Amino acid sequence: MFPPERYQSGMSQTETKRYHHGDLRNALLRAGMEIIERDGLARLSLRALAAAVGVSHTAPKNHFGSMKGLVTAIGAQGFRKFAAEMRNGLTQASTRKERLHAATLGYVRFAQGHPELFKIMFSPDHCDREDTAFKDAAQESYRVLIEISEGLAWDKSEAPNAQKRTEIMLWSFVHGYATLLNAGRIDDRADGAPPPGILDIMPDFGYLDR
Amino acid sequence: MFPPERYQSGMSQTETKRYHHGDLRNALLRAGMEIIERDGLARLSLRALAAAVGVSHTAPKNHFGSMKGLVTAIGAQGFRKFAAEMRNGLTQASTRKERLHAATLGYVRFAQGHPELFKIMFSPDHCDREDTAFKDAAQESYRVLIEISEGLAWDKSEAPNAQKRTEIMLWSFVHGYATLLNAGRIDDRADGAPPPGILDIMPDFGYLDR
DNA sequence: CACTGTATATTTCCATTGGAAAGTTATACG
DNA sequence: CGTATAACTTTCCAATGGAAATATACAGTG
Repeated sequence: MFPPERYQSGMSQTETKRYHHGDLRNALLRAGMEIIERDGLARLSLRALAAAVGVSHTAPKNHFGSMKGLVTAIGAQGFRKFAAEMRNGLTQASTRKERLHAATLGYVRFAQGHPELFKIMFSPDHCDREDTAFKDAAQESYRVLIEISEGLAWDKSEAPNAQKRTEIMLWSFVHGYATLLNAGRIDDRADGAPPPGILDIMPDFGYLDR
Repeated sequence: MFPPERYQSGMSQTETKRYHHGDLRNALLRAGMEIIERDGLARLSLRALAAAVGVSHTAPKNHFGSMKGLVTAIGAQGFRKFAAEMRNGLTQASTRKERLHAATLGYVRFAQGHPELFKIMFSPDHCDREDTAFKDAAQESYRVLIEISEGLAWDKSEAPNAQKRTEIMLWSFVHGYATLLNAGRIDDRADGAPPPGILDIMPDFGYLDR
């Protein structure tokens, strides 16, 4: 952070400290996200966070209730970034296959670029899945998956939930790859060769022409 | 636990407490596993664990070094059970397809039956992946995956790592499914219908006749 | 403007936790 | 028998999340 410890937005450095922060909720979210992305969730404490923003360690409770509430809010932000990352590049893709590949690469790219955040987002231990904002943000991401798999012809059966099966099949595959990669379970095969990229092992989903 | 709190194996109840436990390492492993499976990792504390076994809260340090060392040892045990679960039923399978399905079902069954343990086993935050015993146990599980995917003809290319691609493809798929299922991400689709089983969405891997 | 309720933030206090350090007891081995 | 070492205990500490009571700012309302 640029101005040292107890600086607060809108407060000149000579000016005496304000009682009200003014934008504490957002400041906590930003600082919390920063700590998580840089040092990992294990290093995030309410006290360190509060200190970074210049408030007492119980101040976050007003806005987030508890540690879990804070992390849930950060996780929700994560899901919004996640959806954006997947949608990014989707516009330039013209064919269904290109769109599938773009979204898939976005999924993995986000997971690798934000490993701690990614982990938190999918961990019910850390995020409250009943939280409305969180649910909405997660749904926003899931919608991308739905849109992508709508064009796929992988499951040709007539059963009513064929579409759903396709979604879960695709999701399982991509999510598993990203998770194993982040857990260091893929790249440490003995031969030292680089691990296959996700497109190298993508199952053939087939594409509807319509 | 049957005999109350401070009982130690081989100690009659009237007898005064022994200084040396005798089999502390295994007792801690068993009690730790029990707590994790029943109450989750979050509820496991060195103090509670030590109390359950009847020793001081610093006693575990002699055998495991730290909390992470203890959890790593439990994770290793998990991987051994995991391999056994996958191999179980494998013997009765005659065809390659049956073997694939049996192992896959074993993977998911273990994950669902031991959600906390499964989570820990694949979390570098909780298990030390450099630990020798842990690595060996994990490898034991991975070997099952290798054996299974050796019979698959999914990746027909001649490239030298085609076999490896098949393994990772299969692993990603199964692991993703199990992970998402345990995270409650699959079964809570709106329509209330039961989620597809893993065999319902298994990609077609094809089988070598040899 | 004064008054008051409510949101925001602080201070103080507490139980719990993992671990470090030093001391105690048993065991193994010469 | 005696001594090194392994196995445990006791004591101490800093860090953490949170509860409770208090202080400060602010937004309406009369």
